[in-house]
Amino acid sequence: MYRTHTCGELTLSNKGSRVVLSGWVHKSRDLGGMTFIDLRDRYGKTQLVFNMETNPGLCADARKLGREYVISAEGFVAERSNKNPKMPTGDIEIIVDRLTVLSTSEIPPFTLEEETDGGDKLRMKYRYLDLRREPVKQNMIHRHRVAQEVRKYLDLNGFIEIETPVLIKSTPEGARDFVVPSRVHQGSFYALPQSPQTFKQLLMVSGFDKYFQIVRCFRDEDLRADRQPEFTQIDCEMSFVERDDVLDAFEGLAVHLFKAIRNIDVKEKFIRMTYEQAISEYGTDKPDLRFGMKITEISEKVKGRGFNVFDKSEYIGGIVASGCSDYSRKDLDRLADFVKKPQIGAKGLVYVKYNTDGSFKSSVDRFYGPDDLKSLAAIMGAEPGDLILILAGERVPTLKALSELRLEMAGQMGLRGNDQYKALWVVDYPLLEWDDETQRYYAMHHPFTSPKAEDLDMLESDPGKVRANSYDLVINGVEIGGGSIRIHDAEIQKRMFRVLGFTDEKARSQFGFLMDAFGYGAPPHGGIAFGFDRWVALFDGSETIRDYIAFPKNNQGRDVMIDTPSKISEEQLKELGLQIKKQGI
RNA sequence: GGUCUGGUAGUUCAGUCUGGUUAGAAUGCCGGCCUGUCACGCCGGAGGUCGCGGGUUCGAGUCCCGUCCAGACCGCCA
Repeated sequence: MYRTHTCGELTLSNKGSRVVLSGWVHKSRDLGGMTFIDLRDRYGKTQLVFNMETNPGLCADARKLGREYVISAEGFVAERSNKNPKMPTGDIEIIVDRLTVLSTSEIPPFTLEEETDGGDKLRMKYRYLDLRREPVKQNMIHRHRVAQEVRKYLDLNGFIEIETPVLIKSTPEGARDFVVPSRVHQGSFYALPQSPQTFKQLLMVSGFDKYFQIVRCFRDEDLRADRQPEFTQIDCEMSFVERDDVLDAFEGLAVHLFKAIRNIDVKEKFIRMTYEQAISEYGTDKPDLRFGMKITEISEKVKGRGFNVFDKSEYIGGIVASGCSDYSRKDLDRLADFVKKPQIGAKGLVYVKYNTDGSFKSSVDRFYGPDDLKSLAAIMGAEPGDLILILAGERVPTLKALSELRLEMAGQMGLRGNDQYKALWVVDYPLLEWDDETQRYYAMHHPFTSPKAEDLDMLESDPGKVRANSYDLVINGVEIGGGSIRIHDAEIQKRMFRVLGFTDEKARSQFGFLMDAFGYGAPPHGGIAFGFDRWVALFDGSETIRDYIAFPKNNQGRDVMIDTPSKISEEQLKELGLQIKKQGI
């Protein structure tokens, strides 16, 4: 028998029992006369003790064990003379009388402690060792729990989990597809899904009125710290629903997870904010509402005073940093450098210090007197002791820069604590986005998103103005899910494709099956998809999704452990009917 | 496609700006001592193609060029 107990469960109540434990040698401490070994498995660590006096042969064997050897040890549970309060099993130890080496180990390339000495590169190459580390293991367990809670909630609410295919058809709209060559049908390709979008809509046509799936999705785009080429989505769709039915259902899911995972009772309903409001008040469609500091537009208040920067700008707006009037010249210079970084893109920063004594000091004192600044402060809601920060330029980039400045200031002011959560729905996104390069509109969400009924008549005449019946869930400034009410009318779907520049033939060849399906009785439907990896990280107070994926890809989309993507042999290529060009395909 | 940062013992890093003796530290590893450790302690030892290639120089870990790898970001991500 390999084990009677795990390494995490024995306590004083087991004192005197004969037990068998198996696991990895975490660490050994050889004191000469006696040797201690911490034996580790998934459940914890238990100390084994070997005494030179009472069992010299076995003690000598124990001294030879290396780190990460897999062993089985049999013996009696004993109360420790020196207890270790830091260990759950710290009251007991095993006096071993039989020891079996099940497997030896190379010396690990990094330490398997909570805080490892290994860098990312090495940890990823030996990910199976990294996963032995307590924090990484806990991340996997956490992910499992979130998945189970999602299933529990959705099942309880009548959702059915249905799997959809992974080998599907390439639709070169939006993100780039991974393509898979077919051997049987030479010259033809499958594609991996960016999401099961069309399938879940077909399931609605089939009458499964509440569907979900925790599903892998693929996008062949460049990576970021929080972006993987394959990622997991909680994908959902519902029939006979309007927008608020969907929001209520999935607000319920979020509330359930807050309670189940973090034991947080969410009492208030999530705020529902239009896209336009989010942009004008926070400069972004994913505002972090853990703090206020709203953006105020002051374009009309400050123009015409001879300050060229303002007079020439389309948009002038600012934020109020409470209690920051004591910022030094150096602090302000640093902020100015921050907004001038290429990623932020502002030309400069105007500041107004509203000193605690009621006086003003600003970088535009030449143009605005104390009375001007006082009325400005009133408009912006600034009090004595506050610091007003103003940016000017074109409207959209300036709002975007103000959003970054707002986040930066909140960071400096310690307002972005990881222990609180503020969720909101952003609704009514624009349906379409104009792309200068290709001179056409693209769907902001996807081409199946329903326009708002009241905007439908502008679809051809003023497509840019049309709002979509869409929504995103944003928590702490992170977009963690989004969806829409879909088009379920074949005619409107046809109009949508036309606006997107699809010929009828192209729409037919790519999405004919969907339009056909809509011809056989499509219920009104809508749905949502959540970035599962992000949820998992978020509910653990982290933003690093890689830490919550067992075998993630690196920054370049590579898996350095199995070394892929990699070349394939000429025979394989030949079999697929693919030409060989230089080193690649 | 672009910008930036880094690559030096098994590992994490210092040294590079300002070129010059035998490239250091910690940790890990090996050996010795140690009967209550739990970051055990003490003593000793081994361990390096300074990512790779080229150049400048009397001399390159250090300066220059190229290249590979890793990380962060911009573009991109319906």
